[in-house]
Amino acid sequence: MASATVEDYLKHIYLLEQADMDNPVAMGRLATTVGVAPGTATAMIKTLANAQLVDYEPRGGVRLTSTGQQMALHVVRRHRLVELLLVEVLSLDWSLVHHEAEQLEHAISDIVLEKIDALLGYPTVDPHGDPIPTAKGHLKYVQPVSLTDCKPGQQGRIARVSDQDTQFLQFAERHRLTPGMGITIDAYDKYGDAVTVSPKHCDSVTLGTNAASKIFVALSKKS
Amino acid sequence: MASATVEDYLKHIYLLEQADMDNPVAMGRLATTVGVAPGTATAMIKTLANAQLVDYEPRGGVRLTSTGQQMALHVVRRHRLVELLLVEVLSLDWSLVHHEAEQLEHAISDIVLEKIDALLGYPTVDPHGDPIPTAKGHLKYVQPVSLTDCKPGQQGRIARVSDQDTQFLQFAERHRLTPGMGITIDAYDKYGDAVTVSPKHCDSVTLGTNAASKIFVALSKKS
DNA sequence: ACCAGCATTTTGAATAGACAAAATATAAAT
DNA sequence: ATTTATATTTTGTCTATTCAAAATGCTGGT
Repeated sequence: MASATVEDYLKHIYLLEQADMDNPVAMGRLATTVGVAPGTATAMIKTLANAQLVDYEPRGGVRLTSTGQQMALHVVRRHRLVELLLVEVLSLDWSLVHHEAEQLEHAISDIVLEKIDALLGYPTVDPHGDPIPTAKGHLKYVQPVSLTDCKPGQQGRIARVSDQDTQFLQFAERHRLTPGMGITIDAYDKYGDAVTVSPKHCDSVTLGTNAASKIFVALSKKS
Repeated sequence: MASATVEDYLKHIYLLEQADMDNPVAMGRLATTVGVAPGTATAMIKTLANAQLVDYEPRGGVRLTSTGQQMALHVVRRHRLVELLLVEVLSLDWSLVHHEAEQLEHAISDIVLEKIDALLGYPTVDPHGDPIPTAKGHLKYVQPVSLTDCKPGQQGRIARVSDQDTQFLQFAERHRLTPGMGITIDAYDKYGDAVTVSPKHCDSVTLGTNAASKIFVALSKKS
């Protein structure tokens, strides 16, 4: 069995690969996201490479092998199902579940995981709109359109809020920018660096592109 | 924060103290229940003693300090609430929850724990009939009467099944010897080393005193 | 009073994981 | 083609936890 530490490295490598179009992950980046000193990451990666979980070119970055990816997906599955359990069943606040799930994801056995999956009705996305891998490790990864790629007048519904920072999520929640919510893009000021959107039946909000880039929408048919 | 390892030692010391009338816990016993070599236990106990979590007399055994006990109770609370969650909400089999909870008990934050407590309606006993400490660490510990202390003819209901072995629990479940079940003591053969009981509306079972001693009942008023 | 047997403690060594700081490689900029 | 800046790797060390095996202390019979 992989230790919680190993699981964490694999998960982060997976997420970073994913976020950067399957390019190999740079050590520095990995070290900061995992939260260790650079040298620590290098050392661990060597171990993972030995165990055939990653491919590693010194100074070239890491990439998961298919075994490694399988394991990473399993961790991600646990993480996301736990997040959903926490929100749906335990009524924990949306903005807090990520943090809690970080611990729990390493303590859930397969049997419990499948019970959770069943209880939740075999869901396909977690509370942030991120897709939940199947038990076999399959995952349809449809990156929806970021708010920064929308044109004024377009409508759609929020598909994903991809940041795990509690503060940011609380902000999003306050303004009703949560998955499922229907919204209209009111204005996009490229040079002013701002996007204004109106969640259905709610006050409009103006976001900097930085924040806007973390919010993805599924657009309705052309307006 | 105490590591999972430390939490485990504290929990086991607590349970062993409890099971042996608050006598100090012998090293050998501790080592086997925690599942480590004797020397390992000694070493760990020294660290715990340093941290004021236990009182330790070389060769005299260990005893929790009140801080240590507080921490142990907190672990036990997590363990038992998780067990109940697994049974009640996730429909996990009674005989399996102990094992699962061993992992989860170290990964549950206070905030999640209180959510679980609320969802379950602030329960006072876990699925085996063991009492759940309160958040403040209070616990009413009423040891009910063991089957081996019952007389033929007496009636009551099963209050506790105190063994965590899956096989044994499956046996108990098969014969309806689960907490809450009403039973009658049919016969007690001291020399034949056997107790025969009838769970209400079910076939009677004969148990060796070894097994019987793990089952506790709350007796009804005198028959 | 002595010794055998058992529990306990000590000792020496291993593993996983981490850090800080020094050394090195690479890419960018002159 | 050098230098420089930055990312990466090495190196040496530390902590927590474990084990096996040797040393030690106690206790119950003789």
